[in-house]
Amino acid sequence: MPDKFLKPYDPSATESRIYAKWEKSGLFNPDNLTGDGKPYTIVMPPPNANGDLHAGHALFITLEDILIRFKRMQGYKALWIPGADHAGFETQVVYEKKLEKEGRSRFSMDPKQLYNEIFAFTLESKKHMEQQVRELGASCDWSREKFTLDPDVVKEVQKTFEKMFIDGLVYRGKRTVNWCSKHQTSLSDVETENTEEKSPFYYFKYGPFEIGTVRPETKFGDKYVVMHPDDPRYKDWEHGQRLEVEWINGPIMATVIKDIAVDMEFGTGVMTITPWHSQIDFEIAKRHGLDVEQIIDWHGKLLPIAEEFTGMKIAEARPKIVEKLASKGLLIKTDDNYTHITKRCYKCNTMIEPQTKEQWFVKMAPLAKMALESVNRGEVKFVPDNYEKIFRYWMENALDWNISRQIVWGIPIPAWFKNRESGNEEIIISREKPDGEGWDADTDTFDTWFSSGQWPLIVTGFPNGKDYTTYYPTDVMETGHDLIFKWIPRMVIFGLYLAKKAPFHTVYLHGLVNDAHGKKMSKSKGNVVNPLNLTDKYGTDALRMALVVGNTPGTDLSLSEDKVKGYKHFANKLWNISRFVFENTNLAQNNAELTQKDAELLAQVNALTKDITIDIEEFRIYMAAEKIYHYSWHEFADKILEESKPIFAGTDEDARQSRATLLLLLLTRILKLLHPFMPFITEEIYQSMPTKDAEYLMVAKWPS
RNA sequence: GCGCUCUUAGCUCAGUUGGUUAGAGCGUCCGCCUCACACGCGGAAGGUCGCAAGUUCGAAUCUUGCAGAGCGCACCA
Repeated sequence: MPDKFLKPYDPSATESRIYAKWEKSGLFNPDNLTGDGKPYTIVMPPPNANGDLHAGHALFITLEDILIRFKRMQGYKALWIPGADHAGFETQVVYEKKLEKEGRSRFSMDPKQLYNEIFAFTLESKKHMEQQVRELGASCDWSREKFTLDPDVVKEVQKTFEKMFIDGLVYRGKRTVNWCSKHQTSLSDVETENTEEKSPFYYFKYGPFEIGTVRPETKFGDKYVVMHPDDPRYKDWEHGQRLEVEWINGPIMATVIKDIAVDMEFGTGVMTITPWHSQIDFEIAKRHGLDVEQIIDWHGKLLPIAEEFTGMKIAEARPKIVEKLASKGLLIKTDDNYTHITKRCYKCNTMIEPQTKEQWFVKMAPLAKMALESVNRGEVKFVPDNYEKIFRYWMENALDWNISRQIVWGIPIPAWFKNRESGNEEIIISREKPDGEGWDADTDTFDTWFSSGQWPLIVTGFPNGKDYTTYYPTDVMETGHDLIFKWIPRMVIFGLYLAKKAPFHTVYLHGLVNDAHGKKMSKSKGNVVNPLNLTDKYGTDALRMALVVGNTPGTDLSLSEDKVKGYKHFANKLWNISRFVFENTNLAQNNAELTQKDAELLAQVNALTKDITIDIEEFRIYMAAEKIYHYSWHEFADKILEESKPIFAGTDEDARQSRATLLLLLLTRILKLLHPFMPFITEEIYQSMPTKDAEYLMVAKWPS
């Protein structure tokens, strides 16, 4: 028996050594796997290269590694492609916080300088992140790793944009966007958070009408009064009729507009509109060719149209405006029980100001339709399947997607402008500067999801790469359920649009990792668990088991330190099981004929093997893990090893030989079945087995 | 407002297509340093499976209603 079994199992002394061996063996790369198995591919959701991994990363790495190791042992050419995400806006926000601490600001920096600084920061973070992925045992093929700002990635993403422009799927439009006045950029709908808020709802006298609003500060430019064409209360008013009304800063000429967008049931059924700062108002203005005027500037302050209120922030101006209207006798009443939804920046919680801005948009309707049809044909399945419904809903209601961001950290949009201010603007889409004078490059960058949406294509080398023909479409996309809108639909869309094939056939969605009491981890609550601390303390194998057992797809997981500790105990149990087996089997020939009882025990584990195999194939990973755990401890250790003691102490030589043979068989079986879940300790024990069917357990044959 | 998910032992959760005395981990209590393991072993307590009705020979599991929790979506000013 190897001496190491005399001491308790020490994960910290084992894991990095084992990982280094695996990595050196080259077996993470399917090109080096023997046999002619079919390809099996998972694209790793590239972690952001801007900080430490969190528990969610640990979970997805564990789940994906389980699938990959399982398939690799089954003889597939298992490929798991790692990556690193520059994470555009997210990283820029992280870096801006760093700048703030240093008393600097990106707005006073040269964009090139800023870009270079963030680049250096990201490369440093990337190395750190990759090391942490290794610590979690990920058997991914590092030789194929991609970074979202690699030159070939940038090139492909820009080419896609060009193609979409030619195909009429990308357009430049002046439309309402979500504007964050802190970060000075537009955001997509998925980058905003809706919060319910209680705000006073004011009713004002507007000429002969009564209008309601929560935002009096936008009302300076309101010279259109809109009502439903079928509203009997206002049937005497004609569309286009003009009237003079007394308003905030004196009399203005108002025009009556009839539009079906008005809800007759809401308020008084009459509203004034602010097209520059509201999507719905903007649409109305477009339908009737109305003026669209900016009231609030890009920093959230009132423009000169507000006269005496010019330069004030909204929060400051609002009560003063109400006060003024009240003093003029125009305030009718205030409803203090009005709740409504406001949008906030998902990073800084700043109130989103809808602004009208020239931006690049992706026309979603035709693309969403393609994705929907693909799902209808059963080409993409969801685990758990209720997410298909959510996916459908999003697809059926997809709004055009704003893909331009006013930040430097990202892939540049390959567009050039000429005569921008003159009103005769010319635009050329090109990755190279166009010939002639006066062309200005677009300073905007792509929304990260525009590039990461193409990730499965890019990492397999679309359109001509060798891997593309072998490994695309990939097999499983495993990611968090919060990405069901952000990422999954975009990957499906780009896959179908560019390659005519959905990028994966199964989407496995895991839930959030919460704290021990099911509460969301957050820095402010101080309940954030750093997975790397847990691996240091209890071992990666223990953490992996804790993340997996009892964790059904799609639902959130409560992670307690006690749970991790429990599986550390299990690792130690395995260690001691092995010691017992090794101590008692030196007499074994390893091929003795099994007694009837022992043959039954072998049959029992064969049935279990089949069970576990099906569980993993059907994504019941939580159940497979629990079954092998239960078998190892409460069958093998508690019963089989216990009843082996008298056999080994006895004089029946056939029984002793049979039992020794059986124990080695069963231990090998346990190591194999458990390896995807607890790769390190199983490999370490396997290395001490008297007979092995492969150099590494990682590539040993999955039992069937 | 629309939608999704959840409600099972003190805590955190399983229970795969409805089928014998409802399970696990942790925790609690009692007894054990028994020559693999005290990171352990043996034993015990602990559940009207949110509530109500229905379908069925049979329901934690299916249907409906109600209550509670969580989450997502939404351009009613």
